Amino acid sequence: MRHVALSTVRRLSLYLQFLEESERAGTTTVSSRALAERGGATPAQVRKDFSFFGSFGMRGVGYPARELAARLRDILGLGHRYRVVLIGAGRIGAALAAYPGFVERGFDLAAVYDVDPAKIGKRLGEGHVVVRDLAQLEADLAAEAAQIAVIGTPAQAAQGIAERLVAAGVHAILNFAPVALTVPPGVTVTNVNMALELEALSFALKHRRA
Amino acid sequence: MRHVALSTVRRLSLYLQFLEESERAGTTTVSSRALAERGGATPAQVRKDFSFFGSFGMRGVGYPARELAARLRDILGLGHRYRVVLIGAGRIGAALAAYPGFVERGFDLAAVYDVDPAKIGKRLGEGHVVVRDLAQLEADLAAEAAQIAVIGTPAQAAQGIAERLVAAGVHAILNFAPVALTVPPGVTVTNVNMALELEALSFALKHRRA
DNA sequence: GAGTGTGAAATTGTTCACAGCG
DNA sequence: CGCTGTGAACAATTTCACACTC
Repeated sequence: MRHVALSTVRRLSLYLQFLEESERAGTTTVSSRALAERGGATPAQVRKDFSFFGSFGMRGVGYPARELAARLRDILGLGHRYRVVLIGAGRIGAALAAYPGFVERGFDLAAVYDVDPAKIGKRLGEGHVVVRDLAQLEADLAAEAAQIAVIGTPAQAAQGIAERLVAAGVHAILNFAPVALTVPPGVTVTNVNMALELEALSFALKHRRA
Repeated sequence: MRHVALSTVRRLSLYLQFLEESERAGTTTVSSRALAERGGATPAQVRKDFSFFGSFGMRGVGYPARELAARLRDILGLGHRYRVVLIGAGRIGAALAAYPGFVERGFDLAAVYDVDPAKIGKRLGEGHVVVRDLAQLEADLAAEAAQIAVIGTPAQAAQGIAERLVAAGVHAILNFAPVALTVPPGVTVTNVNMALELEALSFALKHRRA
């Protein structure tokens, strides 16, 4: 398997979401055309995306929905559950903890941390996870590792938190703070930045033609 | 101004977030190197990004923080406030309505819609916006236009909602539903898909080397 | 015939390297 | 002298076109 672009991985995830719906609807075979429509791609791009990992279609027919979905789940590493820790028991954290798709797709919120004494010891949102003192982070991760961490703290705290997480053995970070985190090779950071998305829309509106 | 890549626009937004912090800290001049560090780019890329819009630096010195920020706000179309409508008074909607950065950056939540009679007439989250019947959407938009719509509905409803919004004159959609929406040219859609982000991290963990 | 699989071409985006200016 | 501005070189990604197989 040679190097695969991030954009390809993101499309695979969309194809999988579509396949799971198709399966529920009873569809057994899908074409690259149908997948493209849903994934915002072209048929050729769909086939190219799959070709990085092998060939699982039937010429003249299409792809077997069930097998393709299983193959994509395997490629995306969704074969098991992940332990996720959340840093920052604010709005983002509460929304995430309440998000059902999170646990549905194999991501279990193992612990939540904050520095605010008013929050520590309380439950997060309507969930059942109790907020812990951030000081416990290292000890907790040493006792029971987490594969993924979510940073939902203010921007100025984010880099420091990231460093502590990396030192404690976390290799994947979902970052909601509006900073580009600096991490060593082998650690992956994915950013979600709502202000940025809105500003991209604002730009599009301002420079719209047609 | 020739065509500008979306990736450039997104970086401009990050640079702006950094500049606003620098201004608060009293910094008057910033270099492409400092901006690059924060924006996850290289100094050359920062300069290139700006070059699409003109040249506002001082050779040998750097960029005047205050003026550059003003210029970026102008480029991004942040000179005025936007009226935003939200479709779907669920978790995503509540989180968004409560997000302070939203209103801080010029985006005013004008109305929220849902089809659930149990939600209509109630306030959204702890906010002061009352949930309206989705049937009112067209009449409301005709009376008072909105520039941006946020779709926070289940996937199967999203495409239909998008079509109604476009027909009602909305040109920018922030889509939280896990579907690639089909819209006519001139309409911009930005997708936020949490499951996809998590799956991209899962992929990175599975195929990690080093 | 219909739709996949894939090198090769075209396009898009990033990095380089250096001229130009304060 | 330092740092910006930018065409040119390079790299990555997407699209094309067609051979291939069911």
